[in-house]
Amino acid sequence: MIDKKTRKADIIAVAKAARVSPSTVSRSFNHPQMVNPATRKKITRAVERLGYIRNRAAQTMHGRRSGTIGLIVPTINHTIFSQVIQSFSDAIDAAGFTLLITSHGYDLDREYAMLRKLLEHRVDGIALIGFEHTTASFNMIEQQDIPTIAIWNYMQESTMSCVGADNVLAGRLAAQHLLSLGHRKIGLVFPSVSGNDRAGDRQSGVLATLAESAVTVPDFWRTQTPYSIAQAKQVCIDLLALDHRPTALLCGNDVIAQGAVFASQHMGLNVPGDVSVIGIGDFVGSEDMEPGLTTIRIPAQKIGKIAGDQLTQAITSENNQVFRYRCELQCVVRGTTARPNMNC
Amino acid sequence: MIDKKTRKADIIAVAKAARVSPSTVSRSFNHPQMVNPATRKKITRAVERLGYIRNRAAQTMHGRRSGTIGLIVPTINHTIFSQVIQSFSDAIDAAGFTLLITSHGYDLDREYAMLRKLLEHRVDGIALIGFEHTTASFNMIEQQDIPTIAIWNYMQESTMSCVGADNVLAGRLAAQHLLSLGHRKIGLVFPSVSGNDRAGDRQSGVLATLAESAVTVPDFWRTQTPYSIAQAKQVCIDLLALDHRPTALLCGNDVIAQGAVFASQHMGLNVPGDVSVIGIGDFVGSEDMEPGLTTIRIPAQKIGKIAGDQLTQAITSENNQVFRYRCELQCVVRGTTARPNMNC
DNA sequence: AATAGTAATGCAAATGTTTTCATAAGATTG
DNA sequence: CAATCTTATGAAAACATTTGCATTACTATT
Repeated sequence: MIDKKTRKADIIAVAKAARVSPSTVSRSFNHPQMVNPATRKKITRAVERLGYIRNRAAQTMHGRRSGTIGLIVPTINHTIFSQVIQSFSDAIDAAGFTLLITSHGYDLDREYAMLRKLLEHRVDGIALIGFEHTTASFNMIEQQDIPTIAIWNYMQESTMSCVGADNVLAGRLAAQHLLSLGHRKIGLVFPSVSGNDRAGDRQSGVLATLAESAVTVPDFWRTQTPYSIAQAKQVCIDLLALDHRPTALLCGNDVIAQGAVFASQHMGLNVPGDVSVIGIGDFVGSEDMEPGLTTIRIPAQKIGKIAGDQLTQAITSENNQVFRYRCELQCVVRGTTARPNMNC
Repeated sequence: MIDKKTRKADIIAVAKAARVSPSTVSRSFNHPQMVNPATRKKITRAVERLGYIRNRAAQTMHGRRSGTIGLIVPTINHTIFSQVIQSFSDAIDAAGFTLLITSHGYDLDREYAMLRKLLEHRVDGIALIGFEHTTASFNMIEQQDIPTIAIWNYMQESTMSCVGADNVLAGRLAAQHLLSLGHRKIGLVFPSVSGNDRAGDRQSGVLATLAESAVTVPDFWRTQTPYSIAQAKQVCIDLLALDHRPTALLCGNDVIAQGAVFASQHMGLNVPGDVSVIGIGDFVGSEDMEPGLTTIRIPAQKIGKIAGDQLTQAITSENNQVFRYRCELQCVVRGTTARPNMNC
């Protein structure tokens, strides 16, 4: 009997228990200053007694915001993104929103499906990774005109708000560092660039910079691996086992770079004595490994926070202007790079 | 004008455009077999033309499920959890649910707030990490009686469904391995156990096992660190710098263990020659580091999947029975442990 | 003391669906 | 060919809330 009562506790039940009208209960939640403190107290007590929990679905239906924000990432399970997700989540949480998260495993058609799903839930805003999406996705966002932000990449001409790094530049910086140390025999270890504009941009930055110094990278020094330490380690082992091996490995990100370092150590090669390794990202842990990883720092945490703050702000202020933020990049030189050993 | 039309596109607009009633439109979504294929086609076309997207909030309000599941974790930003989150997310996604995720940073009062927030969104199910929660949280779950599952720990007498490992046993296995190699001078590197029953259980398993072999751990060999490679590395450096240092380090999890390995390497100590290191968890990357980390494997991915499958199943079948799954643990011996060097 | 102004509350309409029940038109059977 | 059964559809109520408008009871002003 008590069960049945508590189970259903809706705003009307609360109103009855507090001997006021539902309107007043609603107001005491949404516009507390409009209701008499004494009445408010009665209501609060009734709420507690009945264990009432507001129903956001009903609010949403009435035209209010849902209080949710959708985030679509390629994968959650990665240092790369988990850091951004965390700070993004914290930022929107501070603004009173809740995170609806989905991942698509680098499949842009699944991304579209996820987008649709989030829209069905009437999220108040959407955050995506990068700029590479199906036209169906773009159209849908445009049509629903819902605040959207692209995380992780920066593009000056972007029509979508964005917070991120210039990945071409990141690639350039990494290449420059190796060139400045005197390396000319450079191996590339990158993920597949399809459905991943970050990787594509970085790679083209690298290639352009090397070309400007007349350095070319033969095909057998261009390898491909997913973002996995284990797999990266394996392809690097293969690469370093070649008769003629590069003096430096430029990696698509820090996860791959860690694999590269472990691969070298595994083969008894000294890093950076025999082979230099540089990553991109500066993930958690890169600083602390032995030797510390030289890398291009992309401030993931800052990106997540700015994106979250900006998106919630755009939602609550109904500001439709496109916002772009390019975060600074920095070459962090640690222990995995050095001048090439000229003997080899 | 067109804008206004598309903007609002609701089921009634679709019905008008397709010259049928809203009921029929609704049915063509929810019970397609009940509506004439020809009519269905008309509706589909209207939906496409208007860019209509169903409103889950309205469905939820009507008493349907919200199609969301809430997950509350201490932190997203960790190999530990990001793996579980990923597989949990995939599992519920496959069942048509969407993930609402929140984190509380190991603060159980915030956890309560998050729980409330999720309940306001009328999630169909809740997943939490571990069994240590405030009574307020427990009461709330009980009162709302919503399917709930505890992830990551197993407890035979649990009143809540659970999928996870017996952490006491994990601690025991780690201790046994070190003892079996002949270590008796063992240092402990654990996180704070407050609000973290996993860590507490592991530690008591370790201590009990050591005590059974008459091994005691002096206070200065018991150190505390958050789950962070950098911080773990630092406290291990301090620990290993003691005049009288342990021959083995037993770490609360793999993140800490990685820090311990890097600390040793940093100080020029050979692992496992001078110091053995064992972790708990077997996270992504543990296998691939150099040397490979000896650890107690907890199958995170499997736990996430089983938890997701079980929870969605409990929701859709309205099965209220408590479900418990204890996953197997395994001591994976790799390169960071060896017999102690008797010289020291 | 009468009028205007204000503060607190209630009433009822509106929000976008789903579902039960009713109805109409065909198909099937004796 | 009438009676029954199906199949496809529509009308209307229900879900839990918010909010514009109306109402009441005070307080302040002249």
